[in-house]
Amino acid sequence: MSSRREQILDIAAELFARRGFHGVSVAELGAACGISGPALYKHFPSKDAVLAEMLVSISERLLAGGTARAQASPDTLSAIEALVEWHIEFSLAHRALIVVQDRDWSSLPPEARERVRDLQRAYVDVWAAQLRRVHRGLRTDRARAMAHAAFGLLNSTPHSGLLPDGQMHDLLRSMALGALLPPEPR
Amino acid sequence: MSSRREQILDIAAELFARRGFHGVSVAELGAACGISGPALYKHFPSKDAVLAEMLVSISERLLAGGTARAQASPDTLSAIEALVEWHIEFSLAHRALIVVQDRDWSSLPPEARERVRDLQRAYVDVWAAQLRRVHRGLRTDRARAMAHAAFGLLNSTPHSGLLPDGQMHDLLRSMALGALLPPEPR
DNA sequence: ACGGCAGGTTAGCGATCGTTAACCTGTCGC
DNA sequence: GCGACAGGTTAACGATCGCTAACCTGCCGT
Repeated sequence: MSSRREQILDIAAELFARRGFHGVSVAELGAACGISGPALYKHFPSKDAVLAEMLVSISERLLAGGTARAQASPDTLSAIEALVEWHIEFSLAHRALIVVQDRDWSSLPPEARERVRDLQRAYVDVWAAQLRRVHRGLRTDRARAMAHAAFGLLNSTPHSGLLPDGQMHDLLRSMALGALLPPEPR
Repeated sequence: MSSRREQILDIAAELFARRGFHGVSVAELGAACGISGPALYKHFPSKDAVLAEMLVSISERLLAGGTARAQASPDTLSAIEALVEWHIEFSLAHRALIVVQDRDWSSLPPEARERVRDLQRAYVDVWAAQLRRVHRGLRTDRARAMAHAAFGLLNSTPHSGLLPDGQMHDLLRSMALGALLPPEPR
């Protein structure tokens, strides 16, 4: 059915990632989709709404996937490994979305901005809960900061296309686990 | 002497970090400095030039500091520790600049963009050279990707003001070293 | 056969952008 | 004392922005 919507979202993600939300005009976005300018308003109520749908959707998928992988894991150690694995898969498959998410979050309309913030916070807390079980005495704030730092590491992918995906995947996994796990059990 | 220039650069860094280069008008920037609008053109030839001076300057300082710390270190291991230390100090002291650097790099005029890219590349190579000496058989591409990932981790600071600086500093150091160093010598 | 609607088009509006022009004012060297 | 200049001001210009209006066209259910 309406594949135009998805085409617009995909192409918008690439353009926003390359030049920023404010750096891409609706005319450019339309042209890149083969249509031109105001035709976008047949599919989205505004330019903001394109960004909103893009970022809310990615945040929901990240949270849902993370929650599922963590719950399906038999123990804490493998839960962390599964979270790392999930995040790497996701960020390698959706580089543009990852870039837009933390660059143009502040350009969202207030309602969507709040929703994305809440979803991201929930995702952080999925990680933080597992980290607190593997590091004894770790406080919640510190666990959240660890999760944030891990995301920074894992999201470095899009900025450096230096390695083929498979090698990048392995490198990120070993670095992330080195950063997140205590020295002993490795 | 001309402290207006520096005031403008400082305030512009904060505003650009919060809303993006294209999201801040010269009128807003001027107003935030206590002057208004076109008065900025008495200090900079264009809005682009403000961004350019900001990013070239930060890139030069990062490279100079990194080079100095690495050269002053007696061995490879302490060179890496010194680089981590330097980068944490810098990113904690200049959070706004760190955000602007990798968000608005693409908004630079071509000449400045090239210069910043070259400086960043040189900084990456300072790290990569040390990493190749501590990991036997590490290829240059992989070493660069490791450095990039480490920057992502260390630059996560500005996004999460969860911890006081001192605690954040310690956390980032131990995570970065866990990610960068082989498991044995720790 | 035909009415409606999904999905395009171009023209154009009002706002805002970066930038320039013209003008004012205090300070300071001579 | 006074001319020059550094560092402000407001007004205004042209470009571009997001978005609306008005119109066109092909398909599809009845």
